Amino acid sequence: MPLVKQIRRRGGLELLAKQHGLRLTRQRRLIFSILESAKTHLNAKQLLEQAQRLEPGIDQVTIYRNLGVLKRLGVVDELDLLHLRGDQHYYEARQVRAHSHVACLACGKVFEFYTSAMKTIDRELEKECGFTVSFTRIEIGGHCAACRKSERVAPLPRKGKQTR
Amino acid sequence: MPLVKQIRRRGGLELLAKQHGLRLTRQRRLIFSILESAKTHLNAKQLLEQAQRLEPGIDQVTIYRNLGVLKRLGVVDELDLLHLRGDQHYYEARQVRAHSHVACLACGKVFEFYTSAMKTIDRELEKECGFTVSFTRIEIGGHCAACRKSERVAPLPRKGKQTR
DNA sequence: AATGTTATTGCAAATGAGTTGCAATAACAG
DNA sequence: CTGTTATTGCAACTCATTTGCAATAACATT
Repeated sequence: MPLVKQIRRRGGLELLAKQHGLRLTRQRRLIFSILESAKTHLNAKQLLEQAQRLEPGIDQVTIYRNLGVLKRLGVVDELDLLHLRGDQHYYEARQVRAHSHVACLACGKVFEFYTSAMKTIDRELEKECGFTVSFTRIEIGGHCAACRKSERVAPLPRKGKQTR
Repeated sequence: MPLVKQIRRRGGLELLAKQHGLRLTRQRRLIFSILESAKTHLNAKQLLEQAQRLEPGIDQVTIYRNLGVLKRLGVVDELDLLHLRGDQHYYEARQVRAHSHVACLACGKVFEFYTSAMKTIDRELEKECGFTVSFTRIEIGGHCAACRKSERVAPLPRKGKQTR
């Protein structure tokens, strides 16, 4: 059974943890559940803030360390979103369907794009290079329909620090 | 004419600079030429070191500022290489053919992969979303043929700091 | 349920890639 | 040659992320 589907089942994280000798602490469960139920990508700071609502004493290192673990387990993915919003990373629970992240350089909007081309690439890499893909990060910059219409000439994206 | 091809012609950078009101300083030429002739992706530090050989006084801010400019002009691309080697970014002169970067999680080897699927994604985004792609970053993690054969069980990649 | 082992946590301090302010310099147009 | 202003170098700073370490708590075992 694919990893993601296994995790999504009740008790999935428990099982996975056991297999890897990890302990399921309150903090780890919390961090994972926040990511699982998040509607958007969260950065470490946002994740910390949300976690602190339920677990006031939780520290940012715990966030970072768990993100590391969950990443390595392959249940959480790390994104940069092209660093359009600063230097930090964003995180999302791995989804059943792989997808790319598309960002408008003019308005900053980010959306997810699902395409079979991702599977195609995996297949090609396997066939042509004998390479087995574990995960794929696709981040695309450009201009969305709305911004194209408003015929803004794309003011060379500044790196802004809104979130940092 | 596509941007990249224009740049590759003698005098291309000069023209582009003029169009954008940029000045062609010795430092800027140097940074661009290092990237253009580099066989691998360079991070800011490596770029600085190479630049200092020809221009001893050059400072890292000059590197960073020029990378910013060249990125915005679309003649240089920024990569993360999945942060397998640390937090920094890597840079490469934009190539005529778009490509993805594939990294082996076991041995750390990075290679470029050319596939028409990238153009497919661009086309789909245009058609389905009215989105115009300016650049695409595809970074793939997995296991290369050699590492698969040596049947290493993939020792959950540590983030190492070799370069930083 | 009590115990031992050790993964995990929280705190404080450090790290390091990348940035900012500013005065001096140098491209380039006229 | 001259004026305008983009660019540079220096120093100090920012801030996301990491590290060291002692205290704590999961969880397997008795």
